[in-house]
Amino acid sequence: MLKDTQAAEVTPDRDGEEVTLAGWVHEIRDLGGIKFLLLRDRSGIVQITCPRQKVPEEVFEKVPKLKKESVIRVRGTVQANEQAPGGVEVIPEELEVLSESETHLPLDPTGKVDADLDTRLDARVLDLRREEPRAVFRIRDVVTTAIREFLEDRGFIEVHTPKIIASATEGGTELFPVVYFEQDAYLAQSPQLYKQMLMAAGFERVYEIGPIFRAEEHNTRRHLNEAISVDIEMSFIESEEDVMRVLEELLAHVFRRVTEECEEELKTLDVELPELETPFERLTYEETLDLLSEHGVEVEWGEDLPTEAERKLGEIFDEPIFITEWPRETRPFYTMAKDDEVTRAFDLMYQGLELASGAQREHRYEILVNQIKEQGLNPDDFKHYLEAFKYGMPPHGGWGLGLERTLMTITGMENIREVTLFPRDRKRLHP
RNA sequence: GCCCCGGCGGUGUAGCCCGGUCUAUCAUCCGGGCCUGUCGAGCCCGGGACCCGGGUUCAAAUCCCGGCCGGGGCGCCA
Repeated sequence: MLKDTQAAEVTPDRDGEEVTLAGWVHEIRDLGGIKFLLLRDRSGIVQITCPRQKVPEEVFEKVPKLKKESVIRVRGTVQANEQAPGGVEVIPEELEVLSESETHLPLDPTGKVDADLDTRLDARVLDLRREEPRAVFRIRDVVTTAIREFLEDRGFIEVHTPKIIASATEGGTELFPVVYFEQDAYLAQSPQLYKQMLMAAGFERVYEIGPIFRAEEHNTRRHLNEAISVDIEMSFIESEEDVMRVLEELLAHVFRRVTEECEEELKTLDVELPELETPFERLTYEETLDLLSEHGVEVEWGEDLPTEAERKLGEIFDEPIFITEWPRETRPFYTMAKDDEVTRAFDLMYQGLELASGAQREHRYEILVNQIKEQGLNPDDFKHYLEAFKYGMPPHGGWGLGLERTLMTITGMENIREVTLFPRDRKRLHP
């Protein structure tokens, strides 16, 4: 390796040790006879101090000529010093430029001058060198790790379903067409039908953390055309309650893990995570409409909740809530009906955002075929899916949780693009 | 797709309402100089911009029209 020590590993107790560091030139402060160079790597920032008397002349001359954000490598000696930030600095013996940066950076990675989100996304690589975006993506990593940890513990196995699918769809959202040899194909809007097929395959508990693609021309701060969905599907449930419990416990676990492991990152973002208390409050769709009405928001029975209603719920409840018993007309064909009017479907709402939705699914072949017809779809288009229901399909259910939206609630980011490395929206396809 | 607001150096901005005095403000930045303890270093000198097209006018960063782009809201979104 080109280095043996990370910036954050340079601590006062290593006084006198020789270290080799490598990273980016964060800042240079040239005071004439003494020059300070801040070296940044993934772990943090360390000060390289160059007093004229103590460093080789060649190194001393090189420092003021360094460009900000160039990649350098420094060999030197650790020196505990109360005058230095963190009480420690490195006196260099050798300094090598591995890659020189151009001047006039598209934005300021030290964060002294703000940049608009659009400017930041255009120069995302430079933007990701900043502290806040790094905190966001370290949290994102802890979140997905915590999700895997939680689900694996409960016997779920991770699966990967196809992202290129044939023309037959669940209806609803628009799909992106792709060129697939001589056939019509689309990018998958959800792993729904495949994870159900895996229930028929006898896997009983599966999860997938993968991309979903939606060709809607939406233009909001909480929608992306490519997003990551955390999906589970689970067999032998008695009712949707069984999968709702997995969801609430999972979310509480994720919040706990982030609180434990991301103290620094949360501080950087200036957020404090609540401890989520389970079980979450449950309201039926009908109760929700009544409650909204009391708060001056009228929604007609059978309608999905408009944005205003979602936000109002976010104001009324501090904690996540489940909305259950959605009307049949608001839900897709594979949802199990509870009676003539409502289904066994639920949504998870938090901070005015729909984080997840799920349901017990219809596992009975005849009823399922009828529901496909009722929604104006053609059962022939679902031949391979329906096959799965003919040879023994357990009662089952599951949900899909939007990873980015979950991250918005954790990091406090108000634009979903902030929690996505390279977001894809109506206008943005680069970088 | 609709509504509101906006687009000025590399970045973030002041100026626009009420056209001229704008050879356009401030910070950061970039280049040069001074400085041996900076930590948003300081000081001195220099550099760099009015989104595009059309119109009104003696005169447009400023007013009008169109386009493109962006922000927010809404719609759309199993």
